[in-house]
Order: sequence, then structure tokens, then C-alpha cells
Amino acid sequence: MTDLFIIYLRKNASLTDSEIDRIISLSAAKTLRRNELLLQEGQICRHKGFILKGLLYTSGSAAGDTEHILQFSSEQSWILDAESYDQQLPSRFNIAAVEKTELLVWGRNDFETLRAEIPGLTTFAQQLISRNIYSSRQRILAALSGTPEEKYAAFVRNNPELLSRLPLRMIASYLGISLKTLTRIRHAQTQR
Amino acid sequence: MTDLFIIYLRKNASLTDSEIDRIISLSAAKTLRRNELLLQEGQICRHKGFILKGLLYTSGSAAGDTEHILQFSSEQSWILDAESYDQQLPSRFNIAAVEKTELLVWGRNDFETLRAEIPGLTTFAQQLISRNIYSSRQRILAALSGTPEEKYAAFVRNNPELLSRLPLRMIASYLGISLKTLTRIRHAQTQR
DNA sequence: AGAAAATATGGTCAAATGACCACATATCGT
DNA sequence: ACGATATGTGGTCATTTGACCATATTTTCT
Repeated sequence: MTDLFIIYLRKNASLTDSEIDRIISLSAAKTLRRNELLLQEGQICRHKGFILKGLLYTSGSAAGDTEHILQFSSEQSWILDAESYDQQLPSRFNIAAVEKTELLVWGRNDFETLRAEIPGLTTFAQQLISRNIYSSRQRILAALSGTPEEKYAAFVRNNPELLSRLPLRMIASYLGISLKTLTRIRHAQTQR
Repeated sequence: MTDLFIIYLRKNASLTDSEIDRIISLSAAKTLRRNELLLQEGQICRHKGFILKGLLYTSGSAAGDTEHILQFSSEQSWILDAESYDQQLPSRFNIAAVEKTELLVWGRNDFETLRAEIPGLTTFAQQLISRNIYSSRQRILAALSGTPEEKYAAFVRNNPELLSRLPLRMIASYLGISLKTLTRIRHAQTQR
């Protein structure tokens, strides 16, 4: 199963095989069942995770408001609450499994050890952060732009592989529209 | 005028006075007039800026949709398009001045030189990134949550000092609501 | 100071949305 | 495989929103 991680690193980072081995040697396997929490609001995020297989969502709520899904994270991606992890502060978010999910996780100290040993890992982590910032901006734009119908169309366009794995209510929560509106949109589309 | 920058660094970073001098020695002053662009969509972001005085906005648009304001940046904060700056790719955003604005700017090479010389600067930059990620998430939640009225109330609560400096249409653009809706909300509030 | 431009307000109307509810269907866990 | 639970669909209705337009007001620039 860690093969998937090796393949990912070979493809995306500039690391030697022994460096990759070393990284894996400090990891632990973790499995989440459907709906199980990886991180709960109020807890401190003590691990960085890499998703081998499965699908997670990150959710949170603005003061007083209902909960919304901020992000979906599927295989071949990292998952953590950066703010809580970096500063060891209680998280304001929940991270939970949409479906059965298998992860590799690293404790913060171990990962820092690895970063100190392996310069290429730091470089790689930087790139990930840069991408993260960019995708957050896209997400903000998507949330502000367009009608519910356009938002849904954009979601389908950008995440075709997630469609069948997610309940509609989660998609509605992610897009910031009501489930009612979402089913209306879909109904209108199948009519055509 | 650079005093403001010195004060900021003393307060927020762990740097010696000579390190601060060194950082300033590689900076250049820049002034933007109202509405003037600091960065235009399609251009590559070649500088990192620090705002001494004034107010900027960052705007962009999702495919086909109208432009929205992603962020306001006022004195004592950094401004750049991280994606474009890091990877030297054309920016997808505009950054422009709401009002006359004075900045310090550093070319990318110079800043990297500074980072290599001054470890404390790297640490500090990391913290800024971490905060950036967090505020992006808050922004996403705010965009998804609540009615226009609640969004406006949250904006007023979180940015009281910006209210009088921004035209309403920019606030509307930032919140993702129409100008009409915004004036309606304000009208209703003054009635009470 | 004065002309020109930008900004804010307000009216009307059609359309879209969300809240609430009931019911059908699919999915999950044992 | 089965019962229980979660999920999706659909109806109705009141409310809100945005589009379009005209006009009043403020601000900017020279």
C-alpha cells in the first residue's frame, strides 16, 4: 500500500530512493472508517497525513452559522490543518472520512527531523504550500462567483471523479447552496 | 517613512537592528496613486511589497464571471501574488490601489539573498504564510455562510477601520453581493 | 472653484432561493 | 439478507435577490 506513496513521490518530488525509504520509515499507517474523524474541532493537529486511498472532507463554521465543507481531499494528497499543526493551537475544523480511507501519518517532530535531514523535502513542502494558497484563492472566487447552477457546473468540471463518491448534501454544503437548490438544478439538467 | 517598517519588524519578528537595516538597504520605495495597478493580470509578480501607508485590493475572476475582490490589504501588511511570485508564472489577479499608497518593495533575488543571510527572516516568512492560509479559510467560510446581511455585519465587525475608506461597490464585490442588496441592508439598519 | 466623473439611493418587477414538509429510494451495518 | 438509517426528490409558499433604470449626491481632478 505504501507503494502508492512511493509512486507519488517519485513523480512529484526530487528525492532519492533512500530518502523516500527514510521518510516512510517514520510513518505510521492509519485507517479511518466512513464518518470517522481524523481531527476534531478543538483538538490540536499533531500529525501530517498522506491519503493513500479514500476521501476526506474538512468542515467548519463561521460564528453562529451552520457548518460548511471547505475542502475535499482524496488519494494522493496531503491532509492536515496547517494552522493547528504549525502553531499547535486547537483546530477550528473537523476532518472526517467520506468513505473508508487509508493514510500514512507522521508526527510533527518526526516530520521536522525528516525536513532537517532531507533538503529536497523542504523544497517540496514549499511547493505544496504555494499550491495550497493558490487553490484557496480559486475556491474563494468560486464561492463568490456565479449562480448556484454555475457553481455546480464548475464543480462537476473540476471534480468529475468525486461526483459519484459524494452525497449531494455534501456537495451542497461545499458550494454553499441548499440541497433543494442542488436537486432542482440536477432535475433541470436531466430534463434537457 | 521606513520607520513604520522598522516598528513593524521590531514588534512582529525576532531580528536584530542590523538585520533590519540590511533588509531595508535592499528595498526600494514605491508610491501608487489611487486606482493605479501594482500588478496586472497576465504580468509576472516580480516583487514582494510591504505597505507603509494606504490600501490595496486584489481582484480576479472565475472563468467567464465578473470580477470580484478577493482581499483588501492595508498598512503594516505584505502584498504579492504568492503563486506568481514563487513560480514566476503570469498572475491571474490584479492588485491596485484603493487610495494613494506607499510601499517598500524587494525584487525576488534580493529577497532570497536576505533569506539566505538572515535565518530569522525565513522563520518570520513562514509564520506569515501560515496566517495567510488560515485567513483564506476564514474567507471561504465567510463567503459560504449566512445571508448578505450577516456577511456585511461580519465585515463591519472584522474591518471597522476599512469601512470609511472603501466605496460600497468594493465592499459588495468583496462580499459577493450586489450593490443594490448592500444599500438595502444599510437602509434597513439606519431605519432602526 | 467648477465641471465631470464616480458613487450611492431608490422604484419596479421577474426569477430564484430557502424553509418546511412528506414520501420514496438507496445505502449501510450487522 | 434485512431492518434501520441516511439520502434524494418533490410540492408549496413567502422572501430575497438581482437586473435595469433614473436620479441625487459626493468626490475627484485640473
